[in-house]
Amino acid sequence: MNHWLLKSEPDVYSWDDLVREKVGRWDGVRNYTARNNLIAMKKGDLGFFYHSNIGKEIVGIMKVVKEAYPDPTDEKGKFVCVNVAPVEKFIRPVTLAEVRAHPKLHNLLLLKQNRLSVMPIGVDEWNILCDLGNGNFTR
DNA sequence: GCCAACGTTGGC
DNA sequence: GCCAACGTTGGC
Repeated sequence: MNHWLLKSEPDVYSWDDLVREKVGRWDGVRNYTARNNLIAMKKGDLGFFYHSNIGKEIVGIMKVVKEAYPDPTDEKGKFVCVNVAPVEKFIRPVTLAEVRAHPKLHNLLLLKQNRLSVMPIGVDEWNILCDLGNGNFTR
């Protein structure tokens, strides 16, 4: 199983919106690197939900419930989307500042590739971030 | 609102 | 195929 991080501006589509919908369509991606990551997702993979711009924090964990298919919002038919469902909300969100300050998270693509909206997360980093989100600070 | 990073487009 | 110009994203 692979792990991911997906960004959304919460005033456009937030964690609460996903919870309300129960299953959300992760569409609107218009970047080839991000698209390739969407295509690589398998059903059951887990991903962090990151609020960009407003909040700048990881707010919860979701899972892939439908693998990549053509994005209906892309009239040119080049891009894809997946369906995701909420798994759990973090007890406390993990902020970008916190990620940046953590000695073991310096290689996260979140820091290195600012603008990438769909990215893979290594399992070690995944576990660290989950611990932080669940209020467990042991390292 | 500004700016840095970086992806995309188009001219050559 | 290169590169300048431009547009977009996202943090501050």
